Amino acid sequence: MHAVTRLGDLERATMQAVWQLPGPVTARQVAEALTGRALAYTTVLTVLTRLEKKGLLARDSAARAHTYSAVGSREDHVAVLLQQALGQADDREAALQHFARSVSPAEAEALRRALDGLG
Amino acid sequence: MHAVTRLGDLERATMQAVWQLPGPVTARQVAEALTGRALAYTTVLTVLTRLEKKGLLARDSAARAHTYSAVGSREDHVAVLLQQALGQADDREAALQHFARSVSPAEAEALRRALDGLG
DNA sequence: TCCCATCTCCTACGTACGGTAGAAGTTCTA
DNA sequence: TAGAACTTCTACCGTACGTAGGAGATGGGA
Repeated sequence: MHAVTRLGDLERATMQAVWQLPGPVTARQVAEALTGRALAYTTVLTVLTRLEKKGLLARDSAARAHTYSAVGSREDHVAVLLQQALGQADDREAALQHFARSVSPAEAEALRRALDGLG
Repeated sequence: MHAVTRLGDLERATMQAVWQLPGPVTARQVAEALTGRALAYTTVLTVLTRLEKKGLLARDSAARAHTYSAVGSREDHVAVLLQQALGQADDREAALQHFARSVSPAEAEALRRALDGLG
């Protein structure tokens, strides 16, 4: 049961690019978004494939240049990461209480609002 | 800036044993707590050393059998993991709001209480 | 005092993952 | 039809982790 969401640096950067760019993206677009890394085109291809295998991207092979889109939003992804981290706790509620004390005031406020809106 | 807190399965189990056992523990105690794994004694030694290198354990070499104690509580550790996960977010507050909607009612309640106690 | 049980240290091996990319095959298009 | 652009397959390297053995140190009992 390996964490599906364990990403490397390049994978993270790639997801970031996909999330940032509007609509489904081609490998070329991602490669261009990743300037500063000077990556071979095939490297980007490989990473995209791996991310697809991990379930983070969906591929559309209809066009000649396949397009990829994120399966979930970045916030969804982070929520999964957070749940995963929480899964390490023995006492989830105690861990959450510790955590609550570690966020910034603005974040605490955001949390409060979200909790109030829960119903 | 590699995540200091990325642990493997055995490392996690080891930390769990250290957190569970009372007071500083020797490698032998950890090995005994890890029955069911049938590990060589030196394997446990290696893992303890690695965990020390990662800053999760502190070693006391005074006695012949060195003793190890957790640097932080399990809740502290999870709080760090949570912060790390949150660090993946573009918009931390939005991510927290997503997250708030993904926890159980009891956990939401625990969070509310913790946030109420902040002020 | 001497030997054995027990400890630590160093080194190592196998596997998996992630970064990186080339070679070869395919397809559109000028 | 040739070249540009794409995909697929395969591979190499470094690092992390699980796992452990051999060698050397040391304390306690016979």
